Amino acid sequence: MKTADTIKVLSALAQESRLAIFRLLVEQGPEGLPVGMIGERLGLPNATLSFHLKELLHAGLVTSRQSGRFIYYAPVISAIDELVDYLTENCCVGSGGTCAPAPAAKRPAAVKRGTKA
Amino acid sequence: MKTADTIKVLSALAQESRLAIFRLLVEQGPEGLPVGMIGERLGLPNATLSFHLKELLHAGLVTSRQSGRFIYYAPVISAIDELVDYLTENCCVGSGGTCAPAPAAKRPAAVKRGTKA
DNA sequence: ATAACAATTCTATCATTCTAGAAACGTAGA
DNA sequence: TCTACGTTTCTAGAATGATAGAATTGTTAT
Repeated sequence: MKTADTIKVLSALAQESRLAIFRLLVEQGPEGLPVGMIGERLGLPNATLSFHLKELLHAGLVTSRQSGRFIYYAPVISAIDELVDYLTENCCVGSGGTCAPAPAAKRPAAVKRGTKA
Repeated sequence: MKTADTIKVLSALAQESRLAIFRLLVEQGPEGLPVGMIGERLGLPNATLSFHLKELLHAGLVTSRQSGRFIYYAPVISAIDELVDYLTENCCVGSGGTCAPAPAAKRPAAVKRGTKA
């Protein structure tokens, strides 16, 4: 994952409402939730909600699909996976740093455990 | 790690200059670097640099210590560690999500591998 | 087509963040 | 103490982000 993309993802998550939206969607599982339900659960007016969903969409953290009259938003778990990879690779080791999942050699970079498969 | 703190850390890292500063510090190791050197390496005027360092400091991502005329800033790796933990616990699993380091039961929450020791 | 509902864009307003010059502060050597 | 050097605070302007009402677009059923 490139640094520029990482910043997009970090920015998207660095906001109370958006982090709450994302966590709610993760909790709901891959099905996701329609916009109205998200707004109801979090108490957000639809204009505000739409604004934040667009941000999450642009950052690649969620996907949307139409189903009847509803538009379902679902989380993209692999985006978090990649963010964690970036942080582990760029912000932990480097010159003797000690972090997360035992750096084997320099980490095979994106073997992708789970997700996406 | 509480959600509010997580947002602080995410916000701090979600900015090009600050992410660059942090990565540079990680690369330099626990000794850190004096402000002037950081500014020189990244081409940032000192007022701007100070502003960003303060942000990183408030988010708990760096520490500072005076050494003679210089003030050294060093990375707090454990902050990343905790961020990764938060993301893994709150933004991955939940209802069948698939992510990072194989969730045993619900993850012993902060056993802290490496770092801080 | 019309009505009812879901969601997004338009628009304006308010708040925060970024940038950087200039001034002030702190530290150390002469 | 004076001077030099490193860093921070002050300040203000520009840019970006957040909020939400109102209007609009899209979807389905009648």
